[in-house]
Amino acid sequence: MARGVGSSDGKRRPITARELARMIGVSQSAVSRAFTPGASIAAELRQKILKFAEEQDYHPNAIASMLSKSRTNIVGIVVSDMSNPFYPALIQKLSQGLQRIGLQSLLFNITKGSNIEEQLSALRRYNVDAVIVISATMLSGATLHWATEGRAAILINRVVEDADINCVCCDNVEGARAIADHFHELGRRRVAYVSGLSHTTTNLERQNAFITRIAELGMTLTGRVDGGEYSYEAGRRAALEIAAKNNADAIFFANDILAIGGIDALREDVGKRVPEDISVAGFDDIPMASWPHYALTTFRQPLDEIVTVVVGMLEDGSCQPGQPSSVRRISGGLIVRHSTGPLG
Amino acid sequence: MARGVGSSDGKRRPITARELARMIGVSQSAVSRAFTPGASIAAELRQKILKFAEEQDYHPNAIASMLSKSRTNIVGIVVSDMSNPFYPALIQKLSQGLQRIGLQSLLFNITKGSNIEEQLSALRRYNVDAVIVISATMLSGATLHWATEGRAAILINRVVEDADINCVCCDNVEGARAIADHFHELGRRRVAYVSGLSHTTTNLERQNAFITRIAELGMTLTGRVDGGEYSYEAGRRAALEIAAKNNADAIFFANDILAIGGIDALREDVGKRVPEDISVAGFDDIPMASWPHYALTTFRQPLDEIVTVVVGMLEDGSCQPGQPSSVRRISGGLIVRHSTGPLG
DNA sequence: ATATGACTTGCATACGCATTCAACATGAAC
DNA sequence: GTTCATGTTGAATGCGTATGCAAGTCATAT
Repeated sequence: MARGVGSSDGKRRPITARELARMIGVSQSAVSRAFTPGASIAAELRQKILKFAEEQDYHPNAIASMLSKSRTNIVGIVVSDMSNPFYPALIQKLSQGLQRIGLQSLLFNITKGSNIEEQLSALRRYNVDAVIVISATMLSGATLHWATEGRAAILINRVVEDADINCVCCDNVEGARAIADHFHELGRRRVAYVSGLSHTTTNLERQNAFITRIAELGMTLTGRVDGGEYSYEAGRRAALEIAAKNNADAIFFANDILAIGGIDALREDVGKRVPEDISVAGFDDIPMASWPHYALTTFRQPLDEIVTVVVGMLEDGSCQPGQPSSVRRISGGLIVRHSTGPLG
Repeated sequence: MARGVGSSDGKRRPITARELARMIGVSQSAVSRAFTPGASIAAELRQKILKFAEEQDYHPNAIASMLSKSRTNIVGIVVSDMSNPFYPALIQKLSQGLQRIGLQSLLFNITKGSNIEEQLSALRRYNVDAVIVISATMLSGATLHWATEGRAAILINRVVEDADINCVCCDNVEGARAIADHFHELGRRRVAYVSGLSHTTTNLERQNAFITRIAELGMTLTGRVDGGEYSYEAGRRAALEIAAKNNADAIFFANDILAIGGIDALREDVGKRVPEDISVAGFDDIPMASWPHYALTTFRQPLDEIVTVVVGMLEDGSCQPGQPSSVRRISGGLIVRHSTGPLG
């Protein structure tokens, strides 16, 4: 049999609270209390114990603590798409925010090939204190419900209004309207829209708000293309499709990575000038959006605020089951760069 | 006091093995065995128990299992830089590879601002079965040793030859030499080198191999600039510094994200033509390297193979403490695109 | 001097599962 | 029919910590 990770040989067993207690001549309870903030223990004794603990390299065993407290201090983070640079950035900030309040991040990567239910069953077996689902386009509503049932859960950038689920989400309507208004101010009148996954809530909100707004402004929707995924390549394909019809003077891509693919296709493959011939806007404000070649006009998702809100909900318990669920919309901001401009 | 994540109200306690056993009329041991592959239990009884478990929605509590087996099935992944797109891609594939053999990924984000020792103490308290350190430039050798001491550990893209630590690493020497040879074949003779963090082992290996090779080939090193970090902005600054001296006809950047920043600076800020005036090469082959505007010639790090090797070491236990440690070099491949070309 | 209360401390037990050990059943071999 | 090997099961215990409870200490108030 393969020995594998975790086989016991080679690891010297760490010292336990009981052993440390015996050395010092106190009870195991005392050791436990020394490490429990606010526990009933004399300051003097606590110091003594902590000093010995330091010397003996004693560390409380978090596993045992989990078992007896039935609280793990672990948050499951469910992700489905790390190839969009927006998400690594979010995950990084999120995991740092969680670490700041003493929570660890257990990562769950959901992809097409994998057995989702089996992976998510780990959420239950590991007793994670909370689940944060980051735009898991792979998850059906039923799976989502099953995975989060009975525990604290927050969805980021996916909204389920009717179900009893907490959502934290950039204000997609605000963003899409801002882009529409911006196109209008630039004199663009014939605009197209490119979605990533058409059924995702982020897309539906952006798309509907955008189309509604351009109608209000008297502009024409010349095309609507679904890329099939939120990727650079999908953006390229969609842009080519739109360019073939040759009747749009502006394109709003559902996110930045699509938009960047779109810009490359327009310039490299069909020789369009961006922004003169066709203006392009995206959504997210990923790092590449500010690269000069793209200089992408976009609607910024405020990562820090999103993380702050999520961490806050975890901290104050407002995402606990039993608490009323809420949908928090975080306001973003239009970033105007050079991928949009007057007709020229 | 804030209620916070994990407060007990609102969660109904899941059923335990003992309760399930009582319902069925068997012992708790039997339930445990039913869920333990290879355990001594009649196939018939196992099926019966599994059927009831399904009905009663019983799931073994992984925490309790950890405590009694002193094996967590959790791997700590220590990361310091998610802003370089290479790492999210690696993390994604890695966590999927781990999930495939039943291991979960606990993520540790190390950044300048954070208290590293405090964060890494969680590695010990949580009893992770193994630690994978991904190019943690933030970690001193001592901290690294402390964090991984006495447990299975693998460093990815950081090499510590003398210490007793397992390393899996792209063959930097092979890559740097390939770039040098490529420059030479193109007729470039005056080359510069840009490092990210000069003291990192990836940099030292690439730099030394590159410089050695260009000397062998009779080429001139016109400059060597340290960017101070592996970032787009650092690449820009370094490129400007080199362009100011105006005596290089090719630049090898220590990685792709630097190179991309460099290309933008050369083209946008100082009006150089890439590749005609200056050829540029990077290292990693991140997704952006294939974007047509950059079309970056680079040395590809074989992500899948790296992950395969790491997962294999975890699976066969060859990274356990007590086992002889090894440094595995994974061979990559030169990807020639249009950021390098003949003088023109 | 006694009563009261606030603090401290240790004992014992619970947390849920894995595993050892002994008991038992079954069937084959003699 | 007896013996032995093999396979199956349950009782009991351990994993390391947290915590309710009772006992104890000490100072203050009466």
